[in-house]
Amino acid sequence: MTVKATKRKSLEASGWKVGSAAELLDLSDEEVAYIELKLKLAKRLKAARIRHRLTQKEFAMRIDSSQSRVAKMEVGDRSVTLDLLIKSLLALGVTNEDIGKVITRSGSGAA
Amino acid sequence: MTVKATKRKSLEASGWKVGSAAELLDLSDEEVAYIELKLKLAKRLKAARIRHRLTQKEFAMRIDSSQSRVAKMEVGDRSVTLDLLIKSLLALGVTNEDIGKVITRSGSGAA
DNA sequence: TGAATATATGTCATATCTGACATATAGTTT
DNA sequence: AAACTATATGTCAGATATGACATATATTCA
Repeated sequence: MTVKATKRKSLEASGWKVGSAAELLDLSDEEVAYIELKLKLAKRLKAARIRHRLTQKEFAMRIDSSQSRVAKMEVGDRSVTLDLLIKSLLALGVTNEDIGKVITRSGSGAA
Repeated sequence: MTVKATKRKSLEASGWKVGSAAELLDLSDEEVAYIELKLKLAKRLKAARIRHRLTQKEFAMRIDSSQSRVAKMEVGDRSVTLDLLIKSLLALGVTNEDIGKVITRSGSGAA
């Protein structure tokens, strides 16, 4: 499997509905980097929430949000900003140092 | 100088107009962490732009933005999101790995 | 299986951000 | 000091994100 095909698979699996391979190829390196960054944070958020043994609904209440938005955060939905993801991570006690490490570490964030 | 006073100074110096020490004290740890994170990215952005020998106006054109918004990014203005900062960093060739390192590194981002 | 619980997806009104513009405040050069 | 260039700040109409809700789709368990 090519690198690009691997990326495409991981992006699609995370809610970034890519209509075709051609569309993915139109993504600039910057766009890909941005999406990968978001997916890493999304994955970390889900892990942190689960470690705290909270449901999406419980966590949503804690940060004055909604279950649906938490679900969107955890799949890296287009409508979710890095701001919201990072504020949510901080709310779960993840430190800036941890966040930096998550971002630095290579890998798209998808399993 | 206390740690908190130092933080206050750096925040004020970066456009986070804190009316009083009391107001700063009302900031939660999360809020402080978020602001510090933003200031680190802001500082890195300015450094990256200067390394590329671009004026704010030139860089703004390059990313289809405006000089005033670039200025706001570089001082970590409240109206600027992490998304915009990070997309701008990526546009200057700063990698996700670099961004992670900037965030992980301790220090507020203010000189 | 089917009820119960958890997560995902679609939509929308409101809130917040964005680029643009005007203008203020450095900073530089002559 | 005036002219010039670069950066900062205030404002706003239009663009985008947000929480909320409905509802679909897992997942768990009796």
